[in-house]
Amino acid sequence: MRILIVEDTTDVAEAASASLGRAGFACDIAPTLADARACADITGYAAIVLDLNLPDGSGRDFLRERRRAGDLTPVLVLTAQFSVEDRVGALDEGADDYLVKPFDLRELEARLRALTRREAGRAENRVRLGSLDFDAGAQSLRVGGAAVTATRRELALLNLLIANRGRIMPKERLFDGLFGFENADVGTNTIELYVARLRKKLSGSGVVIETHRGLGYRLDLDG
Amino acid sequence: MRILIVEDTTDVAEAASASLGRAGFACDIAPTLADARACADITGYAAIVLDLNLPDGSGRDFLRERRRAGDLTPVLVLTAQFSVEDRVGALDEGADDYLVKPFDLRELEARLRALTRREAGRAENRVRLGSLDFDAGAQSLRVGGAAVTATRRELALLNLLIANRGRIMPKERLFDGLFGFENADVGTNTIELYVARLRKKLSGSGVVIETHRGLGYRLDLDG
DNA sequence: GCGCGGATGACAGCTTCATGACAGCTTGGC
DNA sequence: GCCAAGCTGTCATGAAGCTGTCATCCGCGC
Repeated sequence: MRILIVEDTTDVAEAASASLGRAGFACDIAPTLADARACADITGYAAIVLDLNLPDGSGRDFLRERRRAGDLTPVLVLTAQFSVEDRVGALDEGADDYLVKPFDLRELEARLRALTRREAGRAENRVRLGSLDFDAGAQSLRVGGAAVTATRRELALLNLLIANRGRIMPKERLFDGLFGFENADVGTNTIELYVARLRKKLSGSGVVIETHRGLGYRLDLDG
Repeated sequence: MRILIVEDTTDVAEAASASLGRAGFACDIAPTLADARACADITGYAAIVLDLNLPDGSGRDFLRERRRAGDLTPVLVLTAQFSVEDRVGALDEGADDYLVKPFDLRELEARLRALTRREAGRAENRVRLGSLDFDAGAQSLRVGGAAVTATRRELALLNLLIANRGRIMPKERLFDGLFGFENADVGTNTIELYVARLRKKLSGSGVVIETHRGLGYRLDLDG
């Protein structure tokens, strides 16, 4: 799950990025509207966190542009405490949620999870599939009732595959979801590596990750 | 979810009550410290909204009393815009959050939700897990029947971990739970330190604190 | 059988965590 | 007020294990 953070205050952006990173999101930071446009044009995001006060204009312009262009990526707007006008305006222009600064990082994380979950058509964080039990909020994974430990990357990959269950996911897409721009030089072999590691941990769960040569991977129930 | 609003300005109190009522909270209003004490003695609250300027004294006195009595109900303090002294003092005395007047009702609602959610998942103060017996109200800890002394910080950490038993808690989250805004410059290493100290005291209790690298810590029964 | 995309074991680098020692500060007793 | 005791948080050092690369092997599809 890749998130774009459009925020010019370095401290805030990096704190959010670190926190969301732990929660399994891969984050890109754009300190200006121009950067945000560039990022959004290059790749797709599961959600966008958008500050309204930016050095080269208002985030509302960016939001309006994207919506006009038919982009439905969920947007969470960050607003100053007293700018009720901005907040309401942003919602009218298609923002999906807002948070008043200063905000709690947990709140941001919870809301982003809600937004991205809504997109995947899932009602709750917890998913049961075969004998597999995955809770994205608690970062917990069980196979046949037994707790299975998994690393951050493994969980992020599983999350992506489950969110797109039954669909073939191109390797590039998985790559984009796992790594931000700062990790662009990572070899694509890495995806294969993590698929293998995940498969080992999911064995016996009734859930399989199928390989589709030249196309990508698909997670689904066995058989 | 029942909330106590300690506030003498009728307009503000009633507006807040109405707004929170719509958000699903049941509110009691106490315009004086005396009323607040009476209410708090009669029933428990999911959270307390506390104005510091009251006709019969400072809300800080009330807050200090409750904390001394072992009451851990989340308290959100309302302060005037420029009374930094009061704000910091209140946080030191155990307030969980503050809001500067005039505030937006939606913000109050969001913060209360955050406070009560943090507290959720625990019906009573006393928790028994393995041979561990922890009473958050009395701040007492027993392992295998024997009393174990623990410091304030250690107990706070244990409290947080137990309230989120079975869930992986990111270090930031534990940090937020242990330190207020005024301690923002404390190194995150501190969490690791207290985890180590706690582990020593919990050894042999059947309860363990697992490390999940890059994700956080999780408390659960051993095995 | 051949070629190419994928699978997988081994490994080194590096981030993250564990832990003992220590100094500053707070608190409580006198 | 002073002193002692203990709580707190910093630092440094070493361990642990996650991460991604490489090399090699596999097997599908032609």
